[in-house]
Amino acid sequence: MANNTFESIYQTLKKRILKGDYSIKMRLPIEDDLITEFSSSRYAVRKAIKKLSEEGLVYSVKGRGVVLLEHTPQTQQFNLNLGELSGIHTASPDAPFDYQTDLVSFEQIIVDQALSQQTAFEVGIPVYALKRVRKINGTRAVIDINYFNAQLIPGITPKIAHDSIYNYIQKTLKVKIAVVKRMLRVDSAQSVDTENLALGKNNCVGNMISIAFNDSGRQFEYTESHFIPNELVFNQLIRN
Amino acid sequence: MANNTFESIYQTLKKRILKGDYSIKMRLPIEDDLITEFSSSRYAVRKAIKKLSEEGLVYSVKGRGVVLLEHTPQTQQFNLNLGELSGIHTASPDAPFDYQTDLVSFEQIIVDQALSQQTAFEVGIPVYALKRVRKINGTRAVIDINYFNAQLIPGITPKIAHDSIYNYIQKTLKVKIAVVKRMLRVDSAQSVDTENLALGKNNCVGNMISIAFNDSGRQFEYTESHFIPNELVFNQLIRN
DNA sequence: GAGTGGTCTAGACCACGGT
DNA sequence: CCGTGGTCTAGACCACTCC
Repeated sequence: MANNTFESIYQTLKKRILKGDYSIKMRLPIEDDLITEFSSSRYAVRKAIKKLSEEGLVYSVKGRGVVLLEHTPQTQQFNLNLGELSGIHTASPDAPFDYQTDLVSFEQIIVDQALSQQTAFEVGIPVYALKRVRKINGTRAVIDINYFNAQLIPGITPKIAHDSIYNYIQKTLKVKIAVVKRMLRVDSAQSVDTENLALGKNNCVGNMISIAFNDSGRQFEYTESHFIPNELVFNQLIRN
Repeated sequence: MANNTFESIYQTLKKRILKGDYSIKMRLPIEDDLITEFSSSRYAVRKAIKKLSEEGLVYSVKGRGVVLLEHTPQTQQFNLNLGELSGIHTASPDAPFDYQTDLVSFEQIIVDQALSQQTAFEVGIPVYALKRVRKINGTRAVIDINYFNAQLIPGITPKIAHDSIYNYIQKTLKVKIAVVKRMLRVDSAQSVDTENLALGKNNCVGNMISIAFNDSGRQFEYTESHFIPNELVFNQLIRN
């Protein structure tokens, strides 16, 4: 993991910050001191600080220095887990949760005008359309409504859909998932939700809409994940 | 705006991408060509490309080049509005929406154990606690439940709360809002929600929890924004 | 005015993708 | 193998903060 200079500086600094080594001054050492300490270039030091800043641990002020952001046990849960593609957590992040998939429907269809409007796929191309219910610790918590471009992601079968499509995409097809764009909404529950999810008295769902791109820039997926209230959390970070 | 070299390169490239100049090859020119064209250094060109990539327009592949991500009118709404601190949009982003604030409650209190657990403020410090309902086009769409550290943000009055606290913080107190960390959840509606929001038949709310930091790294705010379903959208971008 | 991070240049070598 | 982006160095000047 620490093959790169900047990565190893980043990790050293992060450990120290979390251990509290810099919390008296609420500052990182200045760049020149870090350059000396790590016997490296300004480029590497600055790249390490950039990464800490992207994670929400520090904030750089021109002319003053690199400031530590206050962090307490409560605010830890606001910090981003980078490198995690899903970006979705359970409300109790420590509990490693049990996970089970039910395939509700599976078909191959051609994109018509309405579906094109919804999914941004071109009219006329073939897509796999599937619905899967995710049980978390036995509770029907999420329904995934997927559309995969069948030209870019060929050969999906019910068995693959039941196991892991993302495994199939990456390991078998060797397709690189480069970028995922998302929108989050809260929607009133539709029949597909009330029929498949353990909503209890709740009549709304969270709706995470994702479109995913391969490393040639082509959109290969449109997915809506409808999830029950009170269970899932998303993180965001805004810097000025 | 285009004082910096990299910023002006970024804006030129962005315009060209959106105009479709590069869409035949689905690639950006290679770094060396951009260096020549803009008579600048590799640093500036790479920083411009980095910004395009952070915005979700392109994706760099080592050994291959910089790939354009497909974009259609539908996928435009997934692209990030950088530089917008609020990050919250109406479902129809173009319509400049009408906005009205009702101050529901206003008090100054001391943080106790329970509130500290919730807000991450230290026990014993004074905070302003307020609730405000936001009417969007006449609909009671959002209730903001704010706690401001009264030592860092002193002198809030009901009038300020009714007008704009963020104006007061930035313009009057000259406090720099450096970083905002957020969590998004869907919660079952509580009494504070049913009493103050136009929920209609819905019995859930979206809950955006924000903590904000000044440029000394101190947390000055904890806010929960509860909003009605079907009206608001959040964007996210994940890169590999 | 001294200290500090932000921008920029010129150059080198490495790692990966495709031929 | 060649072309490409990723990492890294050494150095310069600028813009901002704080005393």
